[in-house]
Amino acid sequence: MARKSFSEVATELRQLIDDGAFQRFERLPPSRKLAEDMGVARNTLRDAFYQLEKEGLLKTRAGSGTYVTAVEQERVPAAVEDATPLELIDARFALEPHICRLCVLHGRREDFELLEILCQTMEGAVDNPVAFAEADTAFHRALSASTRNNLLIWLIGQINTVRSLDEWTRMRHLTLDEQIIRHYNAQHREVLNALRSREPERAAVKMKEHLETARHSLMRAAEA
Amino acid sequence: MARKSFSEVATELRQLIDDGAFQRFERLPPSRKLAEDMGVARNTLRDAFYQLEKEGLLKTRAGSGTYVTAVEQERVPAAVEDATPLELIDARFALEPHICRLCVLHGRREDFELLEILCQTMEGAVDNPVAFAEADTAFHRALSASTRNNLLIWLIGQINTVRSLDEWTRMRHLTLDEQIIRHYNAQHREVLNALRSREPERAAVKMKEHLETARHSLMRAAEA
DNA sequence: CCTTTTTAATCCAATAATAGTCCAATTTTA
DNA sequence: TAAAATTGGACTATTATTGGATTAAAAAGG
Repeated sequence: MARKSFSEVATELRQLIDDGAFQRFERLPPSRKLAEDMGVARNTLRDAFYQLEKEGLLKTRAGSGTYVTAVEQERVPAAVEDATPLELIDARFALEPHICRLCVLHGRREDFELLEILCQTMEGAVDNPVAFAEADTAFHRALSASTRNNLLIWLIGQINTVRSLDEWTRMRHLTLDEQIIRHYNAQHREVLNALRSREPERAAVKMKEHLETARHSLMRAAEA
Repeated sequence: MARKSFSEVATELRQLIDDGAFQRFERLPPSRKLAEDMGVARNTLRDAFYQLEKEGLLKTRAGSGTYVTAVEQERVPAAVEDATPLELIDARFALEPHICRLCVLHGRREDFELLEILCQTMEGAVDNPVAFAEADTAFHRALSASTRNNLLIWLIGQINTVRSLDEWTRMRHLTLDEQIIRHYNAQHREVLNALRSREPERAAVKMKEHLETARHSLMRAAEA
């Protein structure tokens, strides 16, 4: 095997297409020129073409040229890292109400004790937005942990790694005046009460109300 | 024993492969270069190769190179990989009803056309469990795509990579008789109808009913 | 000192990439 | 419409690289 293997060339081309150097439906340079540009024999380039054609990225037409037919799926991290605050809150809208239901089913005494402590911490931080936000995050994390569903816990954890979360919490801090914090605290308390009295649907509804409030204050912050 | 024994070299290589320095199906550097890099004679490296080949980690092809054939690589934490089918369906219970609501909000004409095609495909596959399961997966995937929420799309994608999914689909195939498929088809149709008439809550309810049915047939299969 | 293992230096066989040529399909030009 | 130019496709012989194998020397260990 000499200088550059056809699979290396294929990887290189995949990268170029992924980076947008060649757009969809665009015709690539003639194989002779492209082979020269890539410092590789035309045969090798053809093997790489054949590989990418199998993968459905390219389509070559004799006499005409080789065309890009598809663009690789975006990398996994990018989709998540670049999630907007609105996408993020929609995801929480999907997950957290049902997490409340599961908490009623699987939550243990120590879970409710932890949630109670966090609730009290938040109630004692009406004039300290930073401390409140910290306890708030812990509250929602403890909620997911109480389901004993490792998959859900992991999903919530992934959501919390989203880069835009920084932006989101920053925005939240802007909106976190004493009035809003008292409002949130009342909602957290309602959720916890519903969980304690083992009413899954009421807990879910209260969580939805809470998230709706959060969404509104977020959008108000976005406008400003 | 001289400087570095072949078994030490083998251990070193095993570690490199485990750490992902060499990916699966990747070709290792030429034995001459690799031997030099590891500060060892080519003979010794070859003995290490032979050892790892016996273990099934490597495959050498004369004239071509030495390739990684297997790798114990855990992309996600074990807790997630080992998620049980029940945890999995609970996660879907959390996500999919809300995805229905978002589909009503953000779904486009082409989304509903795709869902319609997939519905018809499933309806034409009442006597073909394999084809049905394939279209079923595509249906739920298309549903998540219609939300235009990249974070949710990614979360659903992650759920679909869970290893236990194999076990789950295998179980499903066991339960997929013609009667169940007809039942699922009716439920899919109800969901699609609710989505089309822009009724988010009804769509969510119908999806919950569908997942409840799936959970029941799954648990019945688990008992057997 | 003797055995074992690693090293070192070759040569060989297998495989892959290269270079060159001609052909067929398509597009462009006259 | 027909000719010319351009493009990818196919094939061959050549060259370079890679692993395989053998041998003898050096090093390590008992």
